[in-house]
Amino acid sequence: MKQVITALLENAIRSAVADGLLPAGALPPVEVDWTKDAGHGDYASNAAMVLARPARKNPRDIAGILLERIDDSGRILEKVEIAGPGFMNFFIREGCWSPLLKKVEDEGGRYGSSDLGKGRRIQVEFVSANPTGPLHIGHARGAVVGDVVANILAAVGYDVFREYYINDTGNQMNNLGRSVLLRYRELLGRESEFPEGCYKGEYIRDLAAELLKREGERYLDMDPEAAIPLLTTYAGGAILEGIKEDLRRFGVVFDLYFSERELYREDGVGILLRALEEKGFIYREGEALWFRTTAFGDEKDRVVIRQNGDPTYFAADIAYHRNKFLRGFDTVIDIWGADHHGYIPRMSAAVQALGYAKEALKVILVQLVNLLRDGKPVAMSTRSGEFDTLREVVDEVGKDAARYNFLMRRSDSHLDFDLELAKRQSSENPVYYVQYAYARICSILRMAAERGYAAPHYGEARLDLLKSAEEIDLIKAITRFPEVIEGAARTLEPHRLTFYLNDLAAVFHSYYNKNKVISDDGDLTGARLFLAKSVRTVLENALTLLGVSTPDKM
RNA sequence: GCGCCCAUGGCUCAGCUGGAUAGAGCGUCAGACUACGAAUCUGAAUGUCGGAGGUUCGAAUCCUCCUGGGCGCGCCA
Repeated sequence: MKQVITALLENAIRSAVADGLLPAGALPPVEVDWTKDAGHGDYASNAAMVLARPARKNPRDIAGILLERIDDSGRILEKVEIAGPGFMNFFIREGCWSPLLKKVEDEGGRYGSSDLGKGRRIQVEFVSANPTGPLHIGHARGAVVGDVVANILAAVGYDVFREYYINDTGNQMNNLGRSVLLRYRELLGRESEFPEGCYKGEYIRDLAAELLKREGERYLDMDPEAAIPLLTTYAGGAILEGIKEDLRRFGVVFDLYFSERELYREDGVGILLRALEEKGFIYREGEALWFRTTAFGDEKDRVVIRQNGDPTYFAADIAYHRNKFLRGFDTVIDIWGADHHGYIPRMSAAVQALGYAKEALKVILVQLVNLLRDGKPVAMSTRSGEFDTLREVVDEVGKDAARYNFLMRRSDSHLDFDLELAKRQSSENPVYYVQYAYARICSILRMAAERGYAAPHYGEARLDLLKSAEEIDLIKAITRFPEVIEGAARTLEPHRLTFYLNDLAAVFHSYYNKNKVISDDGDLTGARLFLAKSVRTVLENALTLLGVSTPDKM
């Protein structure tokens, strides 16, 4: 509908330009949006106001010119009003809404999707936590945001690839191996000091005990320098398997887990550095190699090879991003914890230095999560080993409530996650509000079937009977769905879907409380069943995008 | 010290990249089940959009400064 209005308006503008009433050449883009206030019609446009400056005319005069030139041959407009400083308010004829429901039936599970992405290849990299310990609640939010952004992009026609970067080399991994060794020795009666940086979680003890059971005491008297790499590989592998399993149970599945070790095996870092050097972005200062990121707006240059000859994490990460683009992705999206925001300029510089557009890399920052229980903070100290893991949270509150709660805020705003609230089956918990609407519709359709009514197909339903204000509102909400998905895709803001869902469910619940779907009037019942079924389709499609289940009973 | 993000009813947050009288939920108060599911609905109250300037037809939104919070500023990852 929005597109129809936009087309009418653009034709009117062309006509006015042709008649010399508006200047030719590039005009500012006009907007058509749905209104917040029914008194302003169904859609409103700011066209006259944005054209006022280039045309050097009064906005209300321009609105009048455009109004005369709107060719409503399809007879969809009840009226168009000029209001306020120069808004054009479009009132849609009552009977023009229900035909829009045909699309819902025709497209079914695909309703809301589009081909905006035109099959362009896009990669979403998310979670990417070091396999040094189980995922915690903070990773969970990033996991859901990444997963749902990927779903949304796929829905608008991108060819989406989900990837997890396993940062499985470096000091942190070394510390993991050392930690396991220390616990292992402890189990065999060798007390030892725990140096700074070592992991003290209970899971380390479990890994050590498992190792002892499987391989005996062979590491006890081995040279630690020889033993640690072996234990690192063992522990990292075991932890990664646990991470994969936790994510799977959370509904998050990756196309690829990409190992940093892989990069080094293929000399990815070496090749990268030579490539950058050829372009003149590498210089030596002291014993270290530096990358001139300031050439692209970073505040200082960055080291890529340290004095001791080891590449930095940054060097490997650039090589990884180069690898992504070489694999043919047009756009690469990284999802990071907000504490990494300072890293954006240098990564952006790296991408540009490699010859890719600045826009080819997009970073979504995800703020931290405050885990609460009944309003009181839950301690999450990694050092003491006391923290709520993703697994524990999902076991306690369930996948649906956890996922939905993570999407109720913009990604870059702090989120309080209250375990007791997430479990509560009440109006305080929006997941159930939406799922309840879905279950309720299923129940109505079951009840209708018992009484001998089947929901009709589009051609059979007397949709002209749907003309109450609530019914029109419901249809409008349904037709907004594709626009909401598009907006979420364009801005990479998955929370728009949860807000939309709450809205749609509210309109339906309100309608339900005022009107009986099933009555003695067969035609009216049929029309309302069709409407209810359309709502259900949208709820199902939207919840599926969020990775939240659609129970037909609750 | 420099940089980035945030500041919106009592609380938690939206606000569609500049639009009309700033919206939801929770909480509070008052109501609705002999009717398709009350995990629902209806109604009421609550705001100098942190402050001060500026940009223009028009600002919660953009610019500058100030106040107050979060984060970052390694040859760590």
